[in-house]
Amino acid sequence: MPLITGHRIEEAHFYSKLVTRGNFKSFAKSLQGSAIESVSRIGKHIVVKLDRGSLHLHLGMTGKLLWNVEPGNYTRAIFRLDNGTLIYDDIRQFGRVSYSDKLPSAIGRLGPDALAVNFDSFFLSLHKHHCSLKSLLLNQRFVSGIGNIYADEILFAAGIHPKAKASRLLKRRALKLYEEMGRILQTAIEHRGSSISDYVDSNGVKGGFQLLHRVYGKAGGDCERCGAVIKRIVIAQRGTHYCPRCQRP
DNA sequence: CAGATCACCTGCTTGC
DNA sequence: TGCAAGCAGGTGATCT
Repeated sequence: MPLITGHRIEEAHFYSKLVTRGNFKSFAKSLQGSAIESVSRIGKHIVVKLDRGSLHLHLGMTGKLLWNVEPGNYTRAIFRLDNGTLIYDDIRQFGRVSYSDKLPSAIGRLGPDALAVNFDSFFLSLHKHHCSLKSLLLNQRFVSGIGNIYADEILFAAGIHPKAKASRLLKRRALKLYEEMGRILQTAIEHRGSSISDYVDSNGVKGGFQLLHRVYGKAGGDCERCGAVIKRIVIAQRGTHYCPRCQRP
């Protein structure tokens, strides 16, 4: 979002206690008149560095950042800048928007970014965990940035069963997992993500990666690789989709 | 302590 | 037709 870098927040408005989780009147006051120095991403977190403090956003499930649109029923925050208006919409309010002079503790606990971690530390960390690979991929302290859809797609691409134990993964298989993790995430970014319900980017454009899903949401259908019927189970309270033939335990 | 489970939300789908 | 129950998932709190 380099669009907003170098610009000034003229005023901010917040409308949801759930999303801000704090005193949004003081947030709005602090943000007023501050200049945007940079925008960066850490895992699934967005950090907007200001000349004083920083703005932290997490889109949760249904959060959307929109540029120059009219506020709607689900608008939870509005930032009027000197070059346009940034709107934060969030139907389910699982997202978070806050202002602080230091980074939220959640960011400090994050593991290395899934697109930046090197294989050696990935492999080392893998062997410290005894849980299933599916739940480990979702664990932001292990690597950050992977959600439920991508965990399923990565495991399918790597041909690894979601219940496989992380600590027992052989190096060769771990390397495959590592490579597919990077490849799937990179491809998803190039397609601007997965629009499952109504997700759009800041220009209102839908993502296209959902067209490339090979197991997520495909339960009951045929595996494109081997023809077996895709299964759906629950791991870590999350719907988990996999091919029982391509992804052997 | 690590891993598992629950709660928080709301729109959509399913089933009677 | 209508309405209740179930489902979806990221994260933090709580439980085992």
